[in-house]
Amino acid sequence: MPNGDEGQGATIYEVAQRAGVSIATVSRALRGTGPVAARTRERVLKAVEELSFTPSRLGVSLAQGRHAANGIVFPDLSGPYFAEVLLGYEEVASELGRSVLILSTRGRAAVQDLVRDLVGRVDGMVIFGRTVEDAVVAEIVRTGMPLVMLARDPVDGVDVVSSENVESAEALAAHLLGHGYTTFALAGADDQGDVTQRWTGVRRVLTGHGIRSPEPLPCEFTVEGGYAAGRTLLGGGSRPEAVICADDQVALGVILAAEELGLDVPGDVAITGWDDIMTARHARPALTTVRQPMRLLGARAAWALDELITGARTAPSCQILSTQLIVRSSCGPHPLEEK
Amino acid sequence: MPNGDEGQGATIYEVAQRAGVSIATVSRALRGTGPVAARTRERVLKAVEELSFTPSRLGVSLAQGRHAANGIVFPDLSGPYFAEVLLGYEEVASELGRSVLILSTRGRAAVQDLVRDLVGRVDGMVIFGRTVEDAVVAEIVRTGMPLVMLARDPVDGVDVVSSENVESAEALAAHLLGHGYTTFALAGADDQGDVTQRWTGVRRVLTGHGIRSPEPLPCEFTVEGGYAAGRTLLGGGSRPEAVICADDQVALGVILAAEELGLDVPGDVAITGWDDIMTARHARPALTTVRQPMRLLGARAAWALDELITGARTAPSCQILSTQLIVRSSCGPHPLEEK
DNA sequence: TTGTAGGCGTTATCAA
DNA sequence: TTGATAACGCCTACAA
Repeated sequence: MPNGDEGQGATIYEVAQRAGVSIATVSRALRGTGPVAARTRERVLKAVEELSFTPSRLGVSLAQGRHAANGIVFPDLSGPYFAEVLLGYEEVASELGRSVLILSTRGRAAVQDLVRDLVGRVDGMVIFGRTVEDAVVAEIVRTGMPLVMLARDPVDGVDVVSSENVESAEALAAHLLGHGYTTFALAGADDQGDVTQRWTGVRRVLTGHGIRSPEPLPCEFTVEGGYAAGRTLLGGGSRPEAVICADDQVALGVILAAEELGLDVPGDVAITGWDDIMTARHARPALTTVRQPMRLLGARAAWALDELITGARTAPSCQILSTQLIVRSSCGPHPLEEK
Repeated sequence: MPNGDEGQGATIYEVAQRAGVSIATVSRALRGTGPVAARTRERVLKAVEELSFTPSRLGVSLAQGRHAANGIVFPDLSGPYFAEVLLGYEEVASELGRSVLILSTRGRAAVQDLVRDLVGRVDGMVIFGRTVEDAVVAEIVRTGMPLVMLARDPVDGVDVVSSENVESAEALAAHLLGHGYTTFALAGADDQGDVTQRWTGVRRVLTGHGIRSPEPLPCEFTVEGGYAAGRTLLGGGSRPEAVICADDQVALGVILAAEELGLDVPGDVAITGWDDIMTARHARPALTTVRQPMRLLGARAAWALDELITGARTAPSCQILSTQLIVRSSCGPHPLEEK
């Protein structure tokens, strides 16, 4: 097809000229937004075909005042948790006709600027808890940008989608108490995020049983971070009977540290995770954890955001998705209290 | 700050008016693209501040004729492989001042349309092998859109970034032969993708040793897919001594199937994976696999794409990243041939 | 049923 | 050093 017309870059004007009509007619014919005579439409479509015309997204967006795109901000994509949530988000957003822009804040210096740039590219966005400073979030809200926050404490006037954390943490703690453990350590910490909620639940149960609530040991939410935490928690003199970890990756790291210290899991120390990532099931020992619906989390966020963008809903909503305690072998042989 | 001005939506005209200058001057002052008197600049910046003006991304893009954004198309984000690659890609793209749009083709009907839409939003894009039909790729190339393909056979005139597959597959096969295994099965198949390259390497070594090359059994590249394949391969009468899997997730599924069939891994059957995802190390038994630099793959793609976009390079390049055989326990007790 | 013309928000050229 | 003004590509009242 060696004709002079480059397939790219044809504008609506060229189409109009070729079809012998005005650009308004081309637009109408293409968008079905007004009456067009059958024969005229044919001519237009033919010209469109011949020039392989695709309306410039920029032009459309500028004229319509919308991007037909959503953003999502997360701290990191390493590890399955964020990837799964993203997958659920993209799937729904795409179904709703919106492209997805991603932004990872991991190790970024000028997060603020990056987020601002993102704001200028989308009709609405999702932000994970512990990703962007409150001040920046407030700024975004002030611009009127539809916003859904994920996995964090409620925020005034903002949509939030979270997994249930407190009650499942209580269930987890209760289960461990059923094993007879009396000394605990907590690995990982965040601020106003989902992990904080988990510790709230754990501590409530522990103190309810007269057990001193331990301070969580901060660490990165990675296997490496867990490993470092594990060395600290298990290498010292007063080793806890059980280590409750902020998530599965941390738990895997703690197990690694335990092995290296010559400790048996769960014989010498019980270890639990959170999320139920794929590895949790295949790990040795298999991880006792709390399963949260990662993909659904993303999907729900996408739907909520859509409601906000279309104006189908204006009042902020707060969704809490239910979770499930998954007992495997890393917390020890099954106690009698078995449910 | 209860003034009437909404922080959002201020245009360059309003800034200009407030500063008592023309929009051209505002633009120059902001972009440093021409001479502006110090006092004038001050006034402009003050107005910008007061109106919290941010240039409309749409306006900028339209005027500059560029999006400052890249796309990436992948089949699925479930499992660590694509997530890791994406992470590397986003990190570099973001550093280069480009936003990242993602598109998953998983289970999508109108992939073609979605990809076309993406094309209209970016300055360049990355496409994983086995994601988009060749015809569509050709169409994209024809538009002049900078394109980098990932993890697939070379394509004429298109940048490709891949991990080394053939040689490492040969090394893997040789290692298994060193164990003394003589009957094999291959789990997973694709078309012109990286898995095909792996089978090429494996078969070359096997036939070189007079061993009949098995046909790969197609399956989804997930744990579930591997499980199904495992049931088929191991449940029948003539069980192979070793199952070489297309990737780690498939291998994990095969292990699951083996366990369920009462088979010991590696006692009754050796199993190997590919990628070296986190789970490979923690699995029981730990997975013998080939490690490929997933993040680097994404990073390299982002750099290559940048060269193409900026025009720093015009000739297509083909990068092959090196991989590493990781021997763990899933292929059996270490043979004497130990390197 | 179709065409004209203004608007969306920038950038950049060319005079002044 | 500054200001008009023409692109950029499209949508959409409003007129005809």
